[in-house]
Amino acid sequence: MKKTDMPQYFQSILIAVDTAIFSVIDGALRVLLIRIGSGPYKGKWALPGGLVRPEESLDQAAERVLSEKAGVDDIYLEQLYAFGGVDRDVRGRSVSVAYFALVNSDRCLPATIEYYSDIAWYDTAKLPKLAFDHTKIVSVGIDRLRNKLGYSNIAYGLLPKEFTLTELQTAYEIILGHELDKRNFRKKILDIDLVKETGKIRKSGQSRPARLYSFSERKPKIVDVL
Amino acid sequence: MKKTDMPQYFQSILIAVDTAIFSVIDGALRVLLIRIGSGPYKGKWALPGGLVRPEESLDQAAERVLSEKAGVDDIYLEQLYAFGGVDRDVRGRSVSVAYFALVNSDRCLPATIEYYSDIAWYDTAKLPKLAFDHTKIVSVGIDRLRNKLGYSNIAYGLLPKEFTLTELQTAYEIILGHELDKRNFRKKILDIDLVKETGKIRKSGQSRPARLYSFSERKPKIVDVL
DNA sequence: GCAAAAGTGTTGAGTGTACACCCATGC
DNA sequence: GCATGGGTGTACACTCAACACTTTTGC
Repeated sequence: MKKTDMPQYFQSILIAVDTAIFSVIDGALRVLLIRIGSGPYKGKWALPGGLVRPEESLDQAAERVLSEKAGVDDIYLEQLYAFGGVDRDVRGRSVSVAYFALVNSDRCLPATIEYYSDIAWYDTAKLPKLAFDHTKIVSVGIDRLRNKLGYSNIAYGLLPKEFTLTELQTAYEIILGHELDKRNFRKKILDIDLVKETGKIRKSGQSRPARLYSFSERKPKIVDVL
Repeated sequence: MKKTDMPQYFQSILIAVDTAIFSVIDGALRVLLIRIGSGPYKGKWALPGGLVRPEESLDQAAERVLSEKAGVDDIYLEQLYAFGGVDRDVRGRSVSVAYFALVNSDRCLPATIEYYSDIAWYDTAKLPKLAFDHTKIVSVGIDRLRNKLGYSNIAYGLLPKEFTLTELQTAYEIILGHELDKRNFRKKILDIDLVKETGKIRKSGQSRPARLYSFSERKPKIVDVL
């Protein structure tokens, strides 16, 4: 811990942040991937990431990467885990502090508007081989997301301002990978005041219009949801 | 993420591991602290820690620190969180990957045998001011421990091979900070096969001897305990 | 026989789970 | 009037929480 004990040139370990950005799009849980343009991993898909700069904290670095490489700001972000295996990068020793982030499906992301060809929302169930240990990071991220759905209001990061209860339930089902009982789901969600009615309704095709809800709080909170 | 994009001399960030080692001793949840011998933090108490070496993984670094600075091997160890605030160390930029570890109260630790005067088991309820952001690390560690007691068999890290159910319950109570109902506790613990009878009994003073139990599994496992 | 800690069951409240039909709308 | 998705209630099983007395031992 003491810099004087072991000068820094004895420790050439790079520190990076990598962010697994999740969203529910087209009926699937997807993660944002970028194709690497050069170096030994050229052509491989990877999570958006970058080196931490000396003047920024880990959290700030993650936010910057999110903004610069994925074009999103002000979204749900939390630290996942620090990955520091010796062999995680063939180019040399590095430690990656992984973050996981959530975006609404209605945000206009580069990948969504297909502006860049080397960035894409991949279905987490059909991932290609990823560079580094990014497959592991995605897997840890999914585990965290599934867990946290059950005991927090984290889902607010995935849904637009207003949504129907069916949309909320569908998001849960897609992430958890199994169906939920409609009546029990609605009972519980309303019971714990996770959401509140907006008073608005949305008409959609030839069926009964649905009431629109919004989250009562858009800040991380521990709640027993399921 | 690409080393060529930003050469390492642009990033002089040191990476350390710091371990919060917990144990239940003399009726209190305690954490192992070491007094710093030199530098700007001289005289302050801190968690055992050290720089990560280029040839070792984060987990290996944590194990080495545990062994070198605290004299313990082969104990429960898991990563807690990566702390990377810009101001966490006045000497310069660093990132600390914090670990948390558990030891049985019956292990012969340096601090226990009072071999070193600058190492001690502090009651977590009466901590002195710690160096760096170590107070935060201890606090995150305690939260994790309390949480995990409820849904895992993590307690095996805190108890000796054989123990009475009262000892187990007392450990839970000390960590959680509140009392538990004896009958309900025993019912639940036995119900989920967290422990098994050894067949032995232990006599202690002028009271009824207690049956000795051991954990059915001494590997991390998810179980609904409380 | 008494002090000290070990050990043991039952009940009521509340929560989770399973399950099927009517409602409002557009065409 | 029919197709489409929205919306609602009840009964049973199970889990959780509260609670007090008997047993075994050493002195």
